[in-house]
Amino acid sequence: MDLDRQVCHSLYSAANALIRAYRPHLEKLGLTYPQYVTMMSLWQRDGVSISELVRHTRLDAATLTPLLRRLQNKGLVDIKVADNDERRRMVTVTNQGRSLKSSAERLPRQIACTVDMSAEDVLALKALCETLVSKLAVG
Amino acid sequence: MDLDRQVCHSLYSAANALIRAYRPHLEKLGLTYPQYVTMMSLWQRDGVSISELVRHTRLDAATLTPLLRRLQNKGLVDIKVADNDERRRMVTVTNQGRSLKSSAERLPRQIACTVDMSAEDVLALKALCETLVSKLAVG
DNA sequence: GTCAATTAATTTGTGTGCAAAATAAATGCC
DNA sequence: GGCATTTATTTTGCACACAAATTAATTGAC
Repeated sequence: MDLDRQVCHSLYSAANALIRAYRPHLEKLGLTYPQYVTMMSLWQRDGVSISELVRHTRLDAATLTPLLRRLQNKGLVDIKVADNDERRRMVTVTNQGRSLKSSAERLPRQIACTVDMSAEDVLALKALCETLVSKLAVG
Repeated sequence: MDLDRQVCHSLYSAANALIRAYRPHLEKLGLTYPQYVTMMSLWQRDGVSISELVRHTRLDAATLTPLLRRLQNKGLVDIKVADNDERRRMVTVTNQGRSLKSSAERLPRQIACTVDMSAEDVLALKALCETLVSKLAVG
């Protein structure tokens, strides 16, 4: 029952620490970490609905609604009601949003440098996290 | 630059998913996850200052101040000004706080059951997270 | 075609996470 | 002893995280 033996505590601290490491870099882009995740998803594929963003980013819909409004206020995305289904909103990246991509692309490598873990360890960590996510999504 | 290739995203999602899995169990105890972490730390050793709790729980001081007030309102902890140094607060667990311990001790095993990962994988995950935390604490 | 059930998104409310500023007490230098 | 510096904690402000309730549009059963 030691706190120091709890995997969850390690995972929780590690996730917070990693996002904290991203923060100063993201600040230069004017983004928070969840906003950056959302932009990465949209750079890959935009013209998507909020529920599609929920699936891909694994953020909550109640989180994404105000988050997307902030991205819109910054001029990075457009949000329009879908033609075929007026319940849905189509989110697209603006030119200004697309222009952020190249600076954002440098971030992961920069963080990787300060962390300095072996490629195998990083891959192992990612795989274990994905396993955990999938196990928790079911049961 | 695929979102799906980012370790940080996996780690972030995994931590959120794991805490979400704890939530219904913790709700029965009337605790949030960071409150549970704080109680675990105090069950191990109480009569500590806030900065000592910051070190052990890895939560922020600005998070702990209101969090401890909530634990105090629930009657789980006592907070007193330290005798020797009036800047410090001494946090102790009440009898009511101590009586929560036995129910709380069952939680990690319950979660482990629903997750159903091998002991080696769990230990590997914890070790990798700890490595990450220590690397980020420095650089 | 009508109305209940479903689905998409938003709102609400509480509890974080954290940087930065503010308080307040102790320490150190002289 | 007086006063700048350091240390402990609190406050402030903004952005999540998420359960639950709400709103609004579509689908489906009949």
